[in-house]
Amino acid sequence: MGIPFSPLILKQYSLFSQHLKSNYVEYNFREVEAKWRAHWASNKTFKTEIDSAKPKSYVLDMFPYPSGAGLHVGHPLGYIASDIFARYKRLKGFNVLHPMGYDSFGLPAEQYAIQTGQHPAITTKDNINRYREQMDKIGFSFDWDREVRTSDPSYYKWTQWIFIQLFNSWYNPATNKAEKIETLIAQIEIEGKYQWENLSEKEKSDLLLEHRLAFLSETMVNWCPTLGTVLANDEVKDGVSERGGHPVERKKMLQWSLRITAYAERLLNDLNGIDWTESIKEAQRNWIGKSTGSSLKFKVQGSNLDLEVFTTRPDTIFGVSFLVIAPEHEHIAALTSAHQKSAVDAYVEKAKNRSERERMADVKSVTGVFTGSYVVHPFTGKDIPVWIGDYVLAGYGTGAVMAVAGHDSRDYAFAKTFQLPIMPVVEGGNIEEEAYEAKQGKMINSDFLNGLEVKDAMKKIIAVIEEKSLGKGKTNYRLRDAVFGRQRYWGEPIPVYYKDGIPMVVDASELPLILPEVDKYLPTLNGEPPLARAADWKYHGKYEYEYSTMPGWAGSSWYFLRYMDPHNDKELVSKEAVEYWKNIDLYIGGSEHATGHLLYVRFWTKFLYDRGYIPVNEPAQKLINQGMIQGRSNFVYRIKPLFSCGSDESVVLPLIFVSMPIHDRIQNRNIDDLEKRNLEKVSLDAFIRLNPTAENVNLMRLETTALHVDVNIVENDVLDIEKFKASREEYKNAEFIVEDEKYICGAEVEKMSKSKYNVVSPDSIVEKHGADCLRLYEMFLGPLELSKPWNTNSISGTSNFIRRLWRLYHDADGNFAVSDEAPNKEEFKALHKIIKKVQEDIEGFSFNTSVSSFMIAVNELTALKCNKSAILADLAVLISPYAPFVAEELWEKLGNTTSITFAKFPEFKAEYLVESAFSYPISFNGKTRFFHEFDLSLSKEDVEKEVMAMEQTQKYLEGKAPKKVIVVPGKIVNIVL
RNA sequence: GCCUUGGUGGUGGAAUGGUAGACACGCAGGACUUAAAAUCCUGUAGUAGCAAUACUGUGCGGGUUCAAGUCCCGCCCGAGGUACCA
Repeated sequence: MGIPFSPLILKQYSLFSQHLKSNYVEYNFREVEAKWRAHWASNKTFKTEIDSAKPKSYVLDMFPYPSGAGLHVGHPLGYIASDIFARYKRLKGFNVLHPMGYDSFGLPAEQYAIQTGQHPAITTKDNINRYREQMDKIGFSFDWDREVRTSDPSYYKWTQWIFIQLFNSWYNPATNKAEKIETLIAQIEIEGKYQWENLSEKEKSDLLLEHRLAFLSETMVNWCPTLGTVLANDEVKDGVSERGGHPVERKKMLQWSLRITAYAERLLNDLNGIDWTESIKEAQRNWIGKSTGSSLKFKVQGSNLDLEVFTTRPDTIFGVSFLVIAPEHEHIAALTSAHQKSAVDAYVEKAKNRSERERMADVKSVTGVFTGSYVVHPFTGKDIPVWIGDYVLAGYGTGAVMAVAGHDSRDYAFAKTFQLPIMPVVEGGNIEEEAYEAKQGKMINSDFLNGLEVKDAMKKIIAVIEEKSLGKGKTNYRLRDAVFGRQRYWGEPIPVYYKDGIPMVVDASELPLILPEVDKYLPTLNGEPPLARAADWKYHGKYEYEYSTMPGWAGSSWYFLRYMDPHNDKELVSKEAVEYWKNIDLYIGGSEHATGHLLYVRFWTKFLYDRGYIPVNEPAQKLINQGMIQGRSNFVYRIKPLFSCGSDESVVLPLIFVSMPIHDRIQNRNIDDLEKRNLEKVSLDAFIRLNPTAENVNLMRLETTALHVDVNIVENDVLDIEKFKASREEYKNAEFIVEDEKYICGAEVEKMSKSKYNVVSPDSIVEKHGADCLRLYEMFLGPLELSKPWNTNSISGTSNFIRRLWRLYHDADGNFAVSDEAPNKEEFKALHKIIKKVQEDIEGFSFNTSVSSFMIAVNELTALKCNKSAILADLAVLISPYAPFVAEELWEKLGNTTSITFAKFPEFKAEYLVESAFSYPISFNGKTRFFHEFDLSLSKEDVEKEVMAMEQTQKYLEGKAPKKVIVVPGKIVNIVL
C-alpha cells in the first residue's frame, strides 16, 4: 500500500531523490565563513605587536564616520583592497599594522540629537556597533585591539593636547619650523622692539596671539544661521552647507584659527617627495595657490595715503589704466569723494548683502562704482582713477588690484563695461577682441621696459620697484588659515578658559577636558554655543571655558599616529612605537578629502615633527583613491491610462505594469496597432472591473510612467513578481504584462540612495553569496581607482569561480582529495604564472586583473585535472588575500594547523615559464595572416629563411619579393611588401 | 575657463609599441534530466559567405613607425574637482 501521490508531492519527491542520487557536497560558504570568523576573533589572529626582527608595513584606510544608514557596497571597496594588500604583505614576511577606527564626532549625530533628544554618544555607539557587525562579516584582517574613536575622551585628550602645543608654538621663519613660544619671547627681548617686561598681561597676550599657531582672531567666517555654526570653506558648496543644504552668509567673528599658512611652502614643496596621485597633488597645489609677483604702492592724489596692490604682472605696470579695490577695503571712506559718496555707499551696501551664492550665480555680470579719487602712477606720474568692484576680494592679496585691461580678462571686462581705457603693453594680442593674457612677447608702450621679453621685463621692474622702495617682490598664497571653532556640541571642547578676557590654555595634566552634559543641543537664546548651557562648567570653578568645539577634521588629523600606540595614557604615541611604525606605507580613501583632511593631516604631521614628537614629516608615503561606487536603479513601468467617464465619483485606477521592452515601444511610438489595442483593452477591462458603476468609460491615451523598484528584488534586471506584490499592500493585486514570461526592468545609473531604492548592502551579498565572493566581485568590477556603478548581475561569475576552486581539492563525491605526487611541468607552469601575476598585480594595485588570472589558473588546473598538493597548497596561499575564508578552510584540510595568515608567499621561479618554442604570428604589412611554431633557439635569420620558404608565405607574397622582413624573437614576424 | 581623468563588443572590462577584445556576465545552441534547477560543452566585434576566407573595426582628423588602443599634433564628448585669487 503506497501513499497516494498528488502531482505536487511527486514533483517534490523526485527532486529529493535527485539530490540523493548525487551526493556531491558543494562548498558551504555559510558554515566555513562562520567558522573562520569565530576562529580569527577568538585567536586574535590579526593582533599586531612591534617586532624589530621584521620589516614593517603600515596599511591604512581612511576611517569612516559611522552614519545611521550603515555601509553600502561602495564603502568596503577600499577596505577590501587595503585588506588584500595587508594580507599580501604579511605573507611576504612584513609585520603589518592594519587598524580601523571611527571618526565619531560630527554633525549628523548632533542633528539627530536636536530632533530626538537622544544623546549623540548613544547614536554614535549604536552606529559603530552596526558598522562593526557589517565589517566583521567581510573578513577584514584589522587588529581590533587598536580601534580608536575620536569621540572617546581617552582619544580626544590627545587631540586637545596637540591644540595646546599649537597654542604654545610659533613659526620661526628664520629656522623655517615651529618652535616653542618661549623662543619668540626671547627674540622679542633681544630685538628690543617692545619692552617685554613692561607690557601688561593683556598686551603680552595680544602680541603673542599674533604668532601662536593656534590663535584667536577676528575673521570672516561662513556663518550658517540654521545650523548655528561656522563652516569651513570646504564644508560650503554653492553657497549652502554641504550637510543639509542650508544658506550660508559671510560674517565677522572672533574665532580660533590654526596658522596653516605658515606651512604653505612646505606643504607645497613636500608634495614632490610623496607617491600620491597627480590629481590629488594638483588639487593641493591649486588649493595652496602660490603666486609670485610684487607688491606696489600708489600714492593717493591729494592725501598722504598709499594704496598697496599685489600683482603677478608687475611687468605690465605701464598698462595700468585704473585701480580697483574690494567693497570691504579699509580705506573706502577716505577714498570716497563727497560727490560719489551716495553712489559708493549704495554699492558697498549692496555688495555686502549679496550672498556668496548670488555673487557666484552671475559671474558674468560686472558691477562697480567710481570712488572719485585718483592715485599717481609711480613711473608716468599720470592720474589713475580708483574704482570699487566686487570682483576684487578683500581676503586675497591686499584687497586692491592695479587693473591692466589689455592683459587681464577680468580687468578687460570691467574696462569695457565702464568705458575705461585699454592699453596694450605686450605685443601679440588684439585688444579689440580680448585681453592678451599670455606671458609671452615683447614689451611695448612701456618706457624703459620696451623691447624686453616679458620674463626679463619682470625681473627688471621688480628690481626697480625695490630700488625705489615702491614695493617688493612677494609670494602670495591662496591658502587661508584654518578656522578651528565650531558653535556645536558634538565635538572636542577647545581646552581654553578666559581669565580677565585673556585666553589661557588648560594645563596638559588636567586633560581630557570632558565634553559636559547639556539640557539641549541648541545654541542659547543669546546666540552662544550649546556648551554655554552646561551647568557649573567653569575652569577651577572660576573661569569661563571656551564654548566652541573643534571642527570635524581635528580628530582625523593625527589618528594614524594613535593606532601605533592606542592605549598610551602618558603620551600621544610612544617614541618606540612611532620610531618603528614611522608613517603610513599605503593609505586608501576617497578623493573627496583632497583639500580637507589630506591637507590638515599633513599640516599636523609637520607640526608634530617640528616640535620633535615624531620622526616623520609626511603622514603617508603612498596614497590611492578608490573610485565611487554609484547606484544602479531599476524601474517598473505602470500603465497610466487617461480615462474619461460619465460619473463624477472618485475612481480607482488599475495597477498594471508592463515589461521594459513594451514600455520602450509605447514611449518611442513604434508599437503596432494590434499590441496597442490589446493593451488598451486590458486597461479598459481592468478599469471597468474596478469601477463597475462608472458610465461611458473611454480611454483617452495610453501612457506609462517609470517607478523606482527596490533593486534587491530584481535579479539580472528580471523582477521577482511575487516579492514585488508582497512589498507593499497596494501592489497586492497588481497585474503584469510580460514577454517570454519575464518581467524586464529598466535600469539607470544614479547616486546610491535610499530614496532611489538602489542601495545594496554588503550584508545581503554576504548572506547570498558569501564574503569571499563579495571581496572577489568588488575587485573584479574594474580598476580600483575608477568610478563605476554597482551591478550585481555578473556576481555569479565569481561565485562559480569559488566553487570551481573548491572542486580542485575534491573528488567527484565531494571528498577532500589531494595527492602527494610530484607535479608535472604544465602544472608548475600554471602555478608560477599566477605567482608572478598576483605579485605584480598587488604591487601595482591592479586587483581586478589578478582576479581574472585566478580564474585562468583554476580553469587551467581543472583542465589538467591537477590535484597535487604541492600546487594546490601554494594556490591556496596566493588566493588567501582575496578570498581568505575558503583559503583558510582548504589550508586546514591540507593538514596545516596554523592560520594561512602566517604562511609564506610562494617564491616565483622563472625557469618554469621558460618555453622552448613559440607560435609566431606571421604578418604581412602588420596584418596577421597565419601562425607557425618555431624553436626559440632559432636565430632571426633562420626564422626568416624558414618563413620565406613556406607555401603559405608564397601565397601572400603573390610572387612579389618582400621589401623587408622583421623578426622579433618570441614576438612576431612581419613581412613588408 | 582651468586642473585631473576617461572614451575599446550587447555589458563590466584585458592588452611592457608586436596576434585587439584576456577574464567574466549576458545571449544562442547542445549534453545530462520525464521536466526544471544546477553542472558541463560549443559559439558569440561588425559586414559578406554554407564554408575556407575577405574586408571594416579601440571617440574624430592628421602624423611618426616594418608595426599604434598604446607615442606625437589638433579636435569632439563624458565624469570628477575647482574658480572673479589679481
